[in-house]
Amino acid sequence: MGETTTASTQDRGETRTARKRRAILDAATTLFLREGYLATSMDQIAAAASVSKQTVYKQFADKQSLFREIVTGTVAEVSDPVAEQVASLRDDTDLAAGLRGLARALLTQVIQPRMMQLRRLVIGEAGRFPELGRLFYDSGPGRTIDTLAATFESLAARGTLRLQDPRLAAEHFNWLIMAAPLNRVMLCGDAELPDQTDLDRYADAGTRAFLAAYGAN
Amino acid sequence: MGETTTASTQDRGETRTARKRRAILDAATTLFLREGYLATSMDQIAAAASVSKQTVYKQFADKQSLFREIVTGTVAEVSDPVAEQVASLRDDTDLAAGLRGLARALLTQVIQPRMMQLRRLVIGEAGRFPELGRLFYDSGPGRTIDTLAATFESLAARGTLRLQDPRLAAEHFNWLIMAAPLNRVMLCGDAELPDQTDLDRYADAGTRAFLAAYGAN
DNA sequence: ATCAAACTGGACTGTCCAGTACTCTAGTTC
DNA sequence: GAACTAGAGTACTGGACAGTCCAGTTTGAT
Repeated sequence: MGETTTASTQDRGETRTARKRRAILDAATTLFLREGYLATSMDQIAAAASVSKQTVYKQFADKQSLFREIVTGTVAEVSDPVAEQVASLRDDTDLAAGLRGLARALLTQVIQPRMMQLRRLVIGEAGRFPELGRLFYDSGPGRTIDTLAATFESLAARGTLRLQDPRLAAEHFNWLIMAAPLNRVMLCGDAELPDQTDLDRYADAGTRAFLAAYGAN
Repeated sequence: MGETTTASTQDRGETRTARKRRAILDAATTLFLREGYLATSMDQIAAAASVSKQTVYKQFADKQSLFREIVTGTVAEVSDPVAEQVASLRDDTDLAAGLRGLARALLTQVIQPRMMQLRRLVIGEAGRFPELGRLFYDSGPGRTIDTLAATFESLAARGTLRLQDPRLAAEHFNWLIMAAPLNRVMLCGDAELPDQTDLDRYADAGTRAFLAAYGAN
């Protein structure tokens, strides 16, 4: 009846191996994000995944591989949706409203506790895993800014924005919106996370300042 | 001859104990900043300071105390000079020139490799030492923004700036100037540090955008 | 029913580390 | 020169951890 898998105890279309692998990845993600790389042991991960240590080492060559896979996976998970949102700005008719909506969406995404923990983790391990820092930048802020810059350039050609350097304007927009809350939460912990009302205020104020500096009228 | 110390082998006005203490602090600072908290061992510190482990433990109760002392010390070392520079803006006659000079000075200070390493370290250990994250924020960005906000408020009263919320404007100024290079270097490593020309360009462009949004004319 | 692969549980190796204890040396004080 | 002190050097305790190995069990396909 199942194509490649039999209808075992609970068949969710995943082989046992794949299920175990997911359990390991989930447990390791939680632990690494919460405790950091060095402070998380492979024994803890195996225990949290309800799996033997041997199984962990069957799926992942060593601790570093597991860590890399988790970071790259979590980064990818968020990068595409965000980039799409940014790109959709191109089709908006009301620039101010579109920018404000984008600002709110971006800030809300980026400041999720999970994303903040990932950011702290990557920054803290930047010495040990420099390629992960680079990956995070390129798939996160870097990608957002690239996409924004392309959009701003065509908006400027249409006369909707007034700017010389689209990339610079994109950086200004991005950081006007999120730098303040981001840096605060990054250093002071997720307990300092502003509520949605305050986040929207930040997004709106950033958008307002950006339009005052770069708007056409 | 010496007041409390005798003229021993080399008396630089410091007792032997004080000299050893400095050596330990210097060595530990280098190691913690480069390797991180967990990856630095007390044996390494003792060896790098050319001191026995016993002496380390005579001066500092344990690893955590030593770490805290180093972070708080390094933070304090930079916080005051920066805050003074920010406060001196108040007396400038030419606002645009004053802001541009302040922007350049701030960015140059903050992006020093030593400061970036400290930032990465504090962020990475924010889970283990939350009070250090808070301290860094309050003595760093927080303090700068407070001082800026006070200055902006009086400038607005004089009509030199146009703004409702001085604190928000201060945050916008601060991050317009440094968020882009800061986040890039934080994630991509000190090798990505832009040269002084590019830093000045960032500072000038940030100032320009700020004045376009908040300037009186 | 059979068989191979996957998995468990636990033991084991070699290494590292925080923090302590103790001995021995050299400089300082009286 | 005797007494004292700071420190060097070194060894030790107790615990943790990455990664390996193995004996025995479960699972899933044929």
